[in-house]
Amino acid sequence: MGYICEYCGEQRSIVYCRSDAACLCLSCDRNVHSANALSQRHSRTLICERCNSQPAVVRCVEERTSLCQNCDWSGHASSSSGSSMHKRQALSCYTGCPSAAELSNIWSFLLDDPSIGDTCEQRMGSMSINDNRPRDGQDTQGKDNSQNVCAAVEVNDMNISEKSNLLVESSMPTFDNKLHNVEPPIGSSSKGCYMGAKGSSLIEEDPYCDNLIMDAVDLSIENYEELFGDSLNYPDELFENENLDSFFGMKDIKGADYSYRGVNAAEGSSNWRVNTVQPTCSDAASADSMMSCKTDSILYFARQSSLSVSNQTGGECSAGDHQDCGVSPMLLMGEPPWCPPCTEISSTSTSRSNAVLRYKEKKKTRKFDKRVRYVSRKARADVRRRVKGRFIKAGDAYDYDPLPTRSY
DNA sequence: CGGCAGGACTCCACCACATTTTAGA
DNA sequence: GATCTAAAATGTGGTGGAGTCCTGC
Repeated sequence: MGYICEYCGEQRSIVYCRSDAACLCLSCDRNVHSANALSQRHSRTLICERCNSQPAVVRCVEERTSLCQNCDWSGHASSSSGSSMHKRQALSCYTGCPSAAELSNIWSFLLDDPSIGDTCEQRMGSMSINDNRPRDGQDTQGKDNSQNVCAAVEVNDMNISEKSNLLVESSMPTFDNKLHNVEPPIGSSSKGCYMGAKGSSLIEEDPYCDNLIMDAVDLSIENYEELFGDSLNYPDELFENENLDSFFGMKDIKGADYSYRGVNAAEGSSNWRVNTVQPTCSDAASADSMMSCKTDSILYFARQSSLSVSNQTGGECSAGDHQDCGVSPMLLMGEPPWCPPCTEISSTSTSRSNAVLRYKEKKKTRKFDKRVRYVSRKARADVRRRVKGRFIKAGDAYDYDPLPTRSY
């Protein structure tokens, strides 16, 4: 990954596709992700303009720079320089093949940035991709839902003490933007999202929350020991407290209700709960993108987890609406988002051996991510017709067509 | 306890062909 | 050494089959 588009190798890379693990210019982004319905579901976001390698999650208004979580942290951690008071916007992601105008609606600053804006306008304007064929994201009214966009929202005057909340929540849905002084996202509906650390009571009273509090969903979590940090790399340490089961509150890692109460999260005061959330949006099929790589699955769960850290759930944002949004790498790389469990929650229901067994079982069955070296080859293979899984010659009869909508 | 059957699971070859790498002129 | 051309190698994903592991009898 780098400064240059990994597809054409000519233009400056602007967006980052997690599913492809690729940095692309806008032209190639549209080119690659218009190839088929599946690739259109890949979530993309801007690239960090500082490290040029990580997906940006925040845009600093003062510096006019999109930053990944690490760079945001390093760049704005210093309160002495005043950078910590910089006004930042939480960046989110998009799917589908939005036009330049639509992108500028999502990220209004795009066209303000001469380096990005010019490229955006020129390249997008000169595209030759024919994108007229129907997308499965379109509903019956012809409204295109495939451009599943969580727009940027402002995060005002955050100080360092609140940073932990921001890191976790910058891409999370908002449920009361008045409460958090959040501007309505430009060109977006209620999907705009930022969730503060307060106002849980409001959420509980919000009838829209009902859709988000769901148990027993079909959610497969891989590598949960990686997700939850080092403590799961050394399960015995955790198991010695015989609290793993109570911690996870589940019988099976898949499709379970992960709940835990009584653990201090970041501030050591709030109870929190992890509820897996069923993807209910029209773009639920984008779960393939979500699960297409280890990172994405981690991101997904992290997102659900962060939903709960501040004890908020629900709103009009379903899980699917924001499942493609970015998430703080701090959550993934840093300390696990919990402190050592209180003694009062030590489980008496299940044994350590069961927990160990499940851990080993899951570790045994986990799959390691396959890294795609050439995005272009993947894109081609994705659309290639097959017979019993094997590629066939062009024109031969086929039994599997990844592009059922093509008309020839 | 060993042997066997059956199910569950994992691993890998196969295919076409655009792209990339390598060798030679 | 630089450039061009041709040949060879590479890599991509879904499927089926072979092999392995586990469980119950």
